[in-house]
Amino acid sequence: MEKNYKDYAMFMKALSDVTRVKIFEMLSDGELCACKILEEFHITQPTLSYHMKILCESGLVDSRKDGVWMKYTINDFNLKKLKNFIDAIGVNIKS
Amino acid sequence: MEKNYKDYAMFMKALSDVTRVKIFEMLSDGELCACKILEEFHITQPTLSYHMKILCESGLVDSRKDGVWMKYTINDFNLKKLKNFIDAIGVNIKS
DNA sequence: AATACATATTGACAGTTATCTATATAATGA
DNA sequence: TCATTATATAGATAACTGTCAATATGTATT
Repeated sequence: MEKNYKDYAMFMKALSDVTRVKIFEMLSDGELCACKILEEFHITQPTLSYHMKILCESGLVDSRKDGVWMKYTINDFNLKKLKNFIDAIGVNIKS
Repeated sequence: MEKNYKDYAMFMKALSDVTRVKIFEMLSDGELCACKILEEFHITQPTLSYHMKILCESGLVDSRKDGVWMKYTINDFNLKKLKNFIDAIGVNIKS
């Protein structure tokens, strides 16, 4: 398996903030609109926009424009990449 | 399952740096001494000490003193916690 | 005790982050 | 076209990060 540490670090950085971890988990249930996400937090709209940008730029989240709305989904390919990395860690540790 | 987003964010932050991701993977093969880890990077000893502190404070890595040496291992409990969180994300996404 | 070695701490610094307010852009509907 | 709504961008700012050189601490050996 090819080791792209820079990618892994970027995935992790994208999820290194409580707000973004929560957003990522919310997307677990499927596509969400920015305005729906915003309702769940006590942050301003520009701050959410900033967080979504970081999530998207990391590759873990995709976005599409639907009329006025931005809709976000988890990028399954990169999520699997992250999962595979984490799963490969510590497999030899005896429980 | 209880959601401790702050913990997850801290795990991710600990792994949000390329050097620390690599160190974490190195520990996958078992306990390592700081001096052995240092050999693999082009950073000074204080910088490594700083990174190890962050990894340890996150809970993902444990340390013990063995004479003059500091030895590091992965904390399996917290690694599993991280794994479980990631594994629970996007399980409903259709491939 | 004195030296050597491994690691930690301190202080400094440039770069990055998360947040806000104010403003801009883009799409929809009257 | 004008007003409304959703989102993005710009600019500011305080706090945090990763790095180093210098120094301190702790352990072992002679």
